[in-house]
Amino acid sequence: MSKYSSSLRELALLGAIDDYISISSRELGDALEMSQQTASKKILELLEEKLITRDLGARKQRIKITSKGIEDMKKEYNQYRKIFEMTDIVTLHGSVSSGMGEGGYYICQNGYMKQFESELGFAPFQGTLNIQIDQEDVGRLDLIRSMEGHLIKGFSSNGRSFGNVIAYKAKIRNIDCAIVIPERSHYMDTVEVICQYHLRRTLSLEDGDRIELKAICSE
Amino acid sequence: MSKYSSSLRELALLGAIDDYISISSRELGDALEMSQQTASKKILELLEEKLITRDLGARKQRIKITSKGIEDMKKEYNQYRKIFEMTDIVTLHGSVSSGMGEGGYYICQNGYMKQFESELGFAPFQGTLNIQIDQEDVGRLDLIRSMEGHLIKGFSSNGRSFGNVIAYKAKIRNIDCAIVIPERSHYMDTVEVICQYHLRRTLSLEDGDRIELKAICSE
DNA sequence: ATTACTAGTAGACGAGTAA
DNA sequence: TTTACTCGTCTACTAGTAA
Repeated sequence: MSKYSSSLRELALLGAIDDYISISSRELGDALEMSQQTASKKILELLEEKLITRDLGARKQRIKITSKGIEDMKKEYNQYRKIFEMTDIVTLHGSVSSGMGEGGYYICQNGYMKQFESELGFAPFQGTLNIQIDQEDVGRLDLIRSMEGHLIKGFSSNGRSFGNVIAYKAKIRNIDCAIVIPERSHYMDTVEVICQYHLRRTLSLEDGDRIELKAICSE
Repeated sequence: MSKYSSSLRELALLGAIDDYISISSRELGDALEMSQQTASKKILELLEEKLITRDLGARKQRIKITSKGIEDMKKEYNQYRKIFEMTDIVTLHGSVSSGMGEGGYYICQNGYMKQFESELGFAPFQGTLNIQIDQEDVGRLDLIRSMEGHLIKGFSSNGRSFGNVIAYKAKIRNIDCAIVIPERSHYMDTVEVICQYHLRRTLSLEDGDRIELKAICSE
């Protein structure tokens, strides 16, 4: 089943779900980076499995995916849905930590701040909230990194270079904010959060307070 | 990329996105119907491609998918989304044809009608609207067949057997109805539509009138 | 142009087994 | 128990080529 799935998927993307499409074995091979011969064989295998039907005309073959083929793809699609559909909002748990460390200084540079305003739609307060993510949620940071964030370009200032950072829209207790993560970063268990307001004062937060941070997919 | 995707997907389904999971090569092999040796090799390949990270403890390995791995899966997921996301509602164009042919008689059997009521939530009018689907939309019938429909069980009556049919919720000009398709059917270009109301009268339809039918995914 | 055969080679797989 | 090596087999691929 899974052996032919990429060929079947390519045919689906080319429109072979709704109707017959004209496609030569060479074209399919080129699209999938395989030889004409292999593509031809894949087509024969898909036919064998009754995942597609074909009109083999004199000039060019016409291919359409059968309902069995559609069902096969749906199975795989539903697997991915299980994996990804619950990840539009990723919740991170952690505790407030000392807010003006190196990370905070870094992010509060004017070169970043101007971009935050245009990218996120709010002028951030000149300071960050530092949150130490619970050990069990640290893994979710990879999930956030895989989300569509807002690229904030790096710059140079006073002979020091500041790299790209990525801002991910988020909410803390329903207040809009953003998690800012350096584009190239290794292991981390703390994140910097920027917000229109002074979060620490607005929410009366002190070091060690437990907090829930919801990263929101921007797609 | 696609070569390892099923292993990666399986790991994701087992929770290796959020955090490290404990899984032996044998367990992974069993889940994917491959040998322990092959599963072990797949894991090494995934590591090589930096799609997963691993703690290789003394007893059992712990595996987590990296952000690169998540991105790889998202690419494939997004391909499927392109294929399927616009298919929650499938629109069929066609024209009204003579309504009380063999198909209509077949479907109006009491054995079916009672089930329609409990499955669809409305008591159908004792008659069907017959729609001949345009040639260019006939291919979409396969898409509908791949949707989750309501199975209506067959029965025997007067020595004649009536097979299973499947009802797919649909709308005609915003009126709830259902497309009824025999479970085992070959090529067709006409469908039977049932509805709470007498559609032909309610919508003042005559043979040959153009009509748009929207099948709705019940999932 | 096409599709798809045959033949030779590269790569994937599982059994046996070591650590 | 684990993981993962070697090795034989069998499948999958591409080049050449026929129709």
